Amino acid sequence: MEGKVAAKAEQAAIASPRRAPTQQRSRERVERMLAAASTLIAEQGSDAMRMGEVAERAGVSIGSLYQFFPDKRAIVWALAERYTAESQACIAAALKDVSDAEALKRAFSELVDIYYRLFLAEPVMRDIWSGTQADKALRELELADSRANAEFLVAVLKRLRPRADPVALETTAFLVWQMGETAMRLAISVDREEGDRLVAAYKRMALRELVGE
Amino acid sequence: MEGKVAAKAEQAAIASPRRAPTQQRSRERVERMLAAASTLIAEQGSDAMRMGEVAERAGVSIGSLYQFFPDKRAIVWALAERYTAESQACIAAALKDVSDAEALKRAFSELVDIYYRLFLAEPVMRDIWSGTQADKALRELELADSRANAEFLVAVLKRLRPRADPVALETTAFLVWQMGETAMRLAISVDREEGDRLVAAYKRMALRELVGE
DNA sequence: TGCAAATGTGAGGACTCATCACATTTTAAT
DNA sequence: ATTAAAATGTGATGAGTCCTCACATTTGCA
Repeated sequence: MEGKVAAKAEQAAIASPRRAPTQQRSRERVERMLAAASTLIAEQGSDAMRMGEVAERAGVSIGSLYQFFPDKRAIVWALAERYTAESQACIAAALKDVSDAEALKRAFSELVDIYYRLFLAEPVMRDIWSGTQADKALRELELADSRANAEFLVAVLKRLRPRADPVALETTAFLVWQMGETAMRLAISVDREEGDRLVAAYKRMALRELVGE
Repeated sequence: MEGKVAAKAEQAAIASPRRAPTQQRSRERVERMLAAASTLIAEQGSDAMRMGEVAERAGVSIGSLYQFFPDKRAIVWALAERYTAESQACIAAALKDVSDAEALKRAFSELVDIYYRLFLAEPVMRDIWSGTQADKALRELELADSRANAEFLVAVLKRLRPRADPVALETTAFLVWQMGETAMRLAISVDREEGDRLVAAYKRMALRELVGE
């Protein structure tokens, strides 16, 4: 990744649309652009994705692409943002009504399985979160996402262990969540059998940490 | 990163020198190239590092650079390889004579501290392991490194718990190690105070997992 | 000394991201 | 319906990058 400009200019923290599409026509075009980008990322990865190809597949000109996305990273960011929004809603729902250790075990275990399957099945998601470390805006998005998800977990923990130090709970939840992402990334980069073992081991470690022994 | 060629061609798994320097003269020049690259990465990160600038700072021509390194990634890889070799030796030494739980606690805790300080102090190391996910060769190097380090840990665990399932020990050690790298990366990307908390929490979790309750 | 192998050079090829002056379509007010 | 302003669309072109290659120089050695 990284053309000349992005490398020289200070990497913008947030890559927002250069101009929000207000007409129906342009909203549809933006959708087509994102769909094209998604396809290309799935096929070749976001590094190999070429802006010209995105435009061509979306049936628009290069100029139109840059009218709604300030640069290449912004397209990837927009896709990532959708994934996080969707998954956050899912996680919040799963943890909403958990109020005892048994329920937490079930809900957490279920969530890990869902995530694992998602990582295995979604090449776009995989690519985006793999490249996460190289791009500042993406890194911040992932961090914010992780903090938000950890917060859901903290809410549950506070119910289960009202006497515990809140700061310690935050730290634990944040760490457990980030380690989950590590375990997923790791699991999909080795063969399936070892991947399954790693995910299972993570689940055990995390639960031991969350519900105590 | 990623110029046209590297993106199109199948990413080579191993980025080996195009031609090994046999004369004293060229060996010194290669050292200067690596030193220049190291400086530039520390200053601006490996993405922003420009091949022309590396050549200029090393006092050689672009052509000479490409005589010993097949492409840009190979330079970063060479630096990464040095770091891993050095740290593996350090880790092996620290764990070599550990044969009881108390000693493991001490040695592991010490190792984590050393790594944490290293991450805080070495911008090059930080940059390289951050970009790790985007580059196949680097990802594989890190994976191999992690497996090797986990192996040292497994050797210790087998001494402490001779009856345990070897495969389970492998999985645990590998996961614990990878999570350590996650914790480090995370710790240096937040403020110092939270970073310290995260590292401490990781240490506690890891030890609980390694030496049992 | 002579000659092959190793080493050194940098202008230029190939390709990329992103811009901008200009054309077209939509919206909305008269 | 007319018309002006706003939104949208276009693609040749600029700027910048990685890397190659034909050719020059230096070194090791018989």
